[in-house]
Amino acid sequence: MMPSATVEDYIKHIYLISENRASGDVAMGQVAEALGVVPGTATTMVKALADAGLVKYAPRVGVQLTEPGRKLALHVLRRHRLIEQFLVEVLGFDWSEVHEEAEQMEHVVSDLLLERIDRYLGYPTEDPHGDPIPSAAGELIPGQVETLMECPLQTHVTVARISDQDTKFLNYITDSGLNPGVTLCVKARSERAESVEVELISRGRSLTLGKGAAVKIQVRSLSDS
Amino acid sequence: MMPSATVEDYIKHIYLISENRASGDVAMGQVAEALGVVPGTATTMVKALADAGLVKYAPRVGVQLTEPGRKLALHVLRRHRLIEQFLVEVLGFDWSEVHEEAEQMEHVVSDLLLERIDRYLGYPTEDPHGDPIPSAAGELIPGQVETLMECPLQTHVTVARISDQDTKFLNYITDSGLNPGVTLCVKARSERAESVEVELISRGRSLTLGKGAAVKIQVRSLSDS
DNA sequence: TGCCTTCATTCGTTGTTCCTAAATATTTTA
DNA sequence: TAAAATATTTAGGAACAACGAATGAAGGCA
Repeated sequence: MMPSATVEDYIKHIYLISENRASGDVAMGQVAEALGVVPGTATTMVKALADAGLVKYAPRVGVQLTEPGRKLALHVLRRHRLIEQFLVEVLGFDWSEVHEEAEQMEHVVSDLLLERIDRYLGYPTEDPHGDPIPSAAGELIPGQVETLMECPLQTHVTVARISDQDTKFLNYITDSGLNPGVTLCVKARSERAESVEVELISRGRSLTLGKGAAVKIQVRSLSDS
Repeated sequence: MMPSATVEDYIKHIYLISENRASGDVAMGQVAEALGVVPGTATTMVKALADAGLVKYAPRVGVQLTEPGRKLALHVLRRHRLIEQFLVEVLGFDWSEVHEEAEQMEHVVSDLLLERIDRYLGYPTEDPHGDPIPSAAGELIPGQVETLMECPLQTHVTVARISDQDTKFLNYITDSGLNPGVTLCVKARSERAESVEVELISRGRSLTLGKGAAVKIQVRSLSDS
C-alpha cells in the first residue's frame, strides 16, 4: 500500500527533528507542532505508523523511525530535494521559492521520473539550500558542517547550508549575500550578546547577525574536501 | 476552494467526451464509465458539480460544462499536455509512457511552475500525441483533422494525433511507424470490411488497419498549414 | 512526601470525500 | 404496451484526518 501524503509528511518530519538532536526519541509534542496538529492527533497517527512498522513508539517516551521508516523518510527527502534542485537549475526558480512547490510534488513523482531528473541534473549531491540529497539506495552523506555560532574565528569558510525553508528568511539571506557557496570569515562572536560579526570576502562587507539567524547558517571550512 | 483531483478528473472527462460528439449533453452512463464508477456515483458527483457551478445538469438528459467548467477542463488539459510534452522533450520519456505520470502531476503543479515549463518548451501548441495544448487564457485551437476512416484517398497526409492514451496501443503505433508527424497515404478503404490500407511513404511499406484502430489515428492533409 | 505543572494519552465525535448496492423510476425500443 | 436500457434515489459505509476535553503519568519543588 502506498503511504498517503500525510503519512509521508509525518515520517519526514520525524526524521528531520531527530536528524539534528542526538537523542533517539522524538517527543510527541514536537511531532504535533511540526505537523501543526493537536497532540492527540499526533499520538493517534504515530500509533498508526507504529502499526505500519514505520516507527517504534514508546508511550510517554517518544517515537523513533524503524529502518523501513528511515528508508521512507530518505526517499521522500530525496524526492523533495531533487525536485528543488531541478526547479532551480532547469526552470530558473529562485531558491527561496521552491519549497512549497516541492512539498506538493514530492508526493506524486514516480521513481522513474525521479531517476530521469537525477540523471538530467548529473546526479547532484546537494539541493539549492545546501541540504544533502539522499541516494536512491537510501543513503545520506551528512556532510559535516558547523553553524556560524560554532565555527573557528578568523578562518575562511563557505556557506554550506541554510537550515530554514521560510521564504522571507531565505530572501534575507540572498539580500545579505549569504547564499550557499559564498565565502566568508567570522571576525568576532559574543556568546553574551548572542551575536556574530561576519565578513563577506568577495564583497568586502561586514555584517552582524543575531544568534537565531546564525545557527541556521551552516558553513564548511575551506580546507575540507 | 481548490477543486479536488476527483473533481478535476470528472470535469476533464466530461470535456473530453463532449469534445468529439457534437451534441451538447453527455449521458451519465458515459461519465460513469469514463471515471470507472457505478452510475449512481456519477449522478451524485455531477449534482455536486452542478452545485459548484461547473456543469449544467438536466436529470435523465445529461450534463454539459458551464463556462467555468470549460475553463477548468482546459486548465487541467493544459497542465496535462504541457507536462507530457515536458517529460518527452526534456526528460527523454517515450511518448507512450507519459500519460500516467502526467495524470498524477496535473493535479499538483502550480500556475507558476506551469508557466515556467511552457516558457522552457518555447510555448508549444501540441503535446507528444498531437493533442492541442490549451492556452493559459483557456483557448484551444482545435486543429482540424480527419481520421483515417474519413480522409481522402491517394493523398499524402501526416499523422496529427493519436486519440488514445493506452500504452499498448501507442507502442503498436510506434512499432508500425505511425507516430505523429509521419507522412502516409491511404491507398484503399472498405467500409464493409471495416479496414483501411495505408502506405507509409518514408518506409515504402504498406499495412492494413481495422476500423477500430483507424478512427483513433487523425491526420492532416499536407496542403494545410 | 505530596502537590502541581507539564506533557501525553484516551475517548467520544466530527466532517469530508468518495464510493457501492439495491430499489425505484423513467425513457426508449421493439 | 411490455421489456430493455438508463438514471436516480436511498441508505449506508469505509477511509482518512482532525478536534476538544477528560484523564493519566512524571518530574520538579516546597
